[in-house]
Amino acid sequence: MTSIKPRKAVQIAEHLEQLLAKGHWALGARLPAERQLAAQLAVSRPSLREALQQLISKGMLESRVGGGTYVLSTKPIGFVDPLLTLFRENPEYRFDVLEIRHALEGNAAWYAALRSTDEDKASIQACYENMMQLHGSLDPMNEARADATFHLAIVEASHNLVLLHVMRSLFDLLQNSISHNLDKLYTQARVFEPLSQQHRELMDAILASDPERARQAAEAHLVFVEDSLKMIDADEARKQRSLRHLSR
Amino acid sequence: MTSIKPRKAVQIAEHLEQLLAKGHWALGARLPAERQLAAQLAVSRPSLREALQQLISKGMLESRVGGGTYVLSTKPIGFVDPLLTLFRENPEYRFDVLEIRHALEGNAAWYAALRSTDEDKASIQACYENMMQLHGSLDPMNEARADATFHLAIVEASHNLVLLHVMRSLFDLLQNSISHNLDKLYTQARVFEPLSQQHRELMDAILASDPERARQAAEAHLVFVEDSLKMIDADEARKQRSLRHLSR
DNA sequence: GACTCAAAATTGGTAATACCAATTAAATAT
DNA sequence: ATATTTAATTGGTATTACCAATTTTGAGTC
Repeated sequence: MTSIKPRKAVQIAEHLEQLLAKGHWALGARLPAERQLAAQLAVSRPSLREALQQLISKGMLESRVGGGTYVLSTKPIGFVDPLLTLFRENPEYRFDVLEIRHALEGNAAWYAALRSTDEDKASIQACYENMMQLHGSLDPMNEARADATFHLAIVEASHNLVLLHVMRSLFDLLQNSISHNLDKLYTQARVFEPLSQQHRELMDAILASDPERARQAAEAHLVFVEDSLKMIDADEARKQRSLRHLSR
Repeated sequence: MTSIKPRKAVQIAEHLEQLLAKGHWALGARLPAERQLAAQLAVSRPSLREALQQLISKGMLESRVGGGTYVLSTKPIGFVDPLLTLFRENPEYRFDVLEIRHALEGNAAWYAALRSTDEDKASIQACYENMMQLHGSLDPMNEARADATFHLAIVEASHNLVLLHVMRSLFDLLQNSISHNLDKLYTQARVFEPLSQQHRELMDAILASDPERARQAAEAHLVFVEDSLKMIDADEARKQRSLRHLSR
């Protein structure tokens, strides 16, 4: 099969994606106006618009009529289609995502314990240390991101690329959920201590190359996270009801 | 939040998707030329082109310069991004997909046994009967599709929409793999008999609302499928080596 | 009637230009 | 200093033209 030159719009999209990945424009920044950017890249405005639409559909950019084009993410979000937009915008699917995570992380932990290299193990340990260091930081979302990085390091150690892709997307999905209480997991002491112990046990099982122990540690961790989120949701709901009662 | 009217190109894409789903154009058919189709839909050619690009990126259409636009699929393929195209086009990822299926189907079977309604159970049984009826049909891919439908009926019975979405995509991925031996699973008698028994055991466990039994049946089934595919791959490899030896 | 080749037509891809509608910025009036 | 109005800027859509690849058609020859 001959090498087909990609279409202009695809080349422009790839170039813009590289600029975004390099941090040329910060998260939340407004891109130059289309007319200006087209001139800068020496392309036509329709071709640029087509490229921008690709990045918009990947969840990286957002355009507002009359207002400009803004950076939402500097890297593409894993799954992008209407149904996943629905999952992202409706917090009640968070438990569906957790259920599937439960299955996948047990599986990932098992394979990671079997297949991890010394480099993989070093990476998992580094991520764990980073996560401990970030505890108590100003922004609990830092800790949430470090948590995701730790779990993804384990998935990487499973050496299953399909699993990694799906898990990466689930983390994007989980983290982008509107109005979730995920950050509260990292700020309540009665939750943080057990979480740390679970993370340590999971890491130790992988370092010891013990698949069944790793699977059980992963599953116990997910049960705990699920139960904790339910408890936090219930607390939030009680607070809301109490506030509404007082305001009458 | 006010209801925002979608962009013209998005509306056109949705309309074209509906026409495709209704079978307005058959698989492999060439669409009317862009200029003609734009006139038919009373839209501008750039807007139509943008809509077509969306369907092309969903894997539904293919365009050839000077040649026309052709129908590849009448429904969108589950995940569509470059990495998943890689998985689709490289058969060695089939085992990665099977590993993840292993985890997810055990989980799905468990929840299906817990949550299935009478309708769900009737659907699972109907799919099982259909699958039995298709055995020995001219085209073993009919049987492969019926197998996927049976498994997806079970996932539907789990009432987890995220899981259903991911599994649907994995089946699309598995079925679209280039040069796989999946169809051979359905034509070798020594493979078909155990497969049927496993499907029956899985269905019976769900109908009995026994989650642990369902999980174990699903996992045993996937182990068997994995082992069988490896055996078939090995047979194929031996045949290839034998043919090459004879042709020297 | 069949085959070959060249020309014409048709196709998708790209671009320039114009205009519309929404938003933002700047200027004017109080 | 604030509010309102006007102008400018922005993204969205459309028309028209042209380029390059492919397909179709017509002419010439055997």
